[in-house]
Amino acid sequence: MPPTSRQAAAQARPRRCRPGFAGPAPDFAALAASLAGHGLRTTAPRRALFALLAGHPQGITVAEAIVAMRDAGIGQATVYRTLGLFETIGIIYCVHGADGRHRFIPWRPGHMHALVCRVCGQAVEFDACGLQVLERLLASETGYEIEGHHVEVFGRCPACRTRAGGT
Amino acid sequence: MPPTSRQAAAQARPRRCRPGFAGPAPDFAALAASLAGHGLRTTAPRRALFALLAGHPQGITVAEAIVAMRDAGIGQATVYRTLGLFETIGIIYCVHGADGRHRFIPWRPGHMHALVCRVCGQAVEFDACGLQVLERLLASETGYEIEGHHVEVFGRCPACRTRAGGT
DNA sequence: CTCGCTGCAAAATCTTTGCATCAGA
DNA sequence: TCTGATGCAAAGATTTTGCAGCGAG
Repeated sequence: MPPTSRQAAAQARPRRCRPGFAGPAPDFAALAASLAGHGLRTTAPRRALFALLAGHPQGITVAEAIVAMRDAGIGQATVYRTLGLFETIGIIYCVHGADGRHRFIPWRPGHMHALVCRVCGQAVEFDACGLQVLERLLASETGYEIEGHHVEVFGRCPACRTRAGGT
Repeated sequence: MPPTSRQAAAQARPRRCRPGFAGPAPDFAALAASLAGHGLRTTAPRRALFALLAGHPQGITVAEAIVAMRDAGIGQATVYRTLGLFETIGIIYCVHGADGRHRFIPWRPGHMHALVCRVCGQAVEFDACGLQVLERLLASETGYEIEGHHVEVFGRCPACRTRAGGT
């Protein structure tokens, strides 16, 4: 089976999780500022990828990005380069999803994380403040200077639980 | 492959996770039991990889495993197959490290996670019980059935902080 | 006007697969 | 013995790299 068909469907059909969540208004000014702050240029491919990411708070895979960007005439090399660059300057971060694939997820104000349904891909964001407490605790207990964390929580959303039953 | 249900079961209970997979001394009996429980055979390559993992609680990359196993006359295909198999039956889990590379980490009693120094790679384990609280909270707030999580916290260990100063 | 950025396609890596043979239960 | 498991090597994916032209600053 074509492995990305599920994600493709998910992104083709714009689903709303809850109010205030899927706000795909790409803040190009912020992008430009981030880039400029690192001495980098703001180009069309970078804006396009940024917009794509902004529209997918639950993250996208490299393959999805390549497909989407190809439709805009952007080469895969640029996708890889830009993704790596965004990660370097802190616009996105990389996790791997429940299926083991890398996903690039945009950082959002308030330090949110995504709770992803492994069946339909729908995502809900949550505040990770509990982890900040954990980080402080770890810092004091271990002497480490904590620089960051990756978190991913996955499960099944209410709709998929109802649909599939208690497997 | 029906994934993650094992992890869900493992973390449903607060502390105990996989009784028997303890400590740096490879518990081959536990390995054999896990394999047998899935109708799989206990072979020399599987024991060797298991021992390697047991000796690296902070996890190993595929490349490291391939190199180490090659010295034992074990082919790379077997390493990939065995790693995937171990993940399926819940002996190890996969995260990606601070450097973005996949790391395979052995499950250990108490559901520990690693706090990794991004400079020297030294790791300290910690109990993630705070996340279990978070998971319960998320479940009740969102209606999701939580199946598992990945967490990685990274920073600089005391030694590296001293060495490198306050960069 | 300058150099950083890009698309294209080849090159380098990383993973998976097919198959004959070996060995665990 | 009977299959599952393995090693080897080829096939298939994925990611990186080289380069000349384009365009942001």
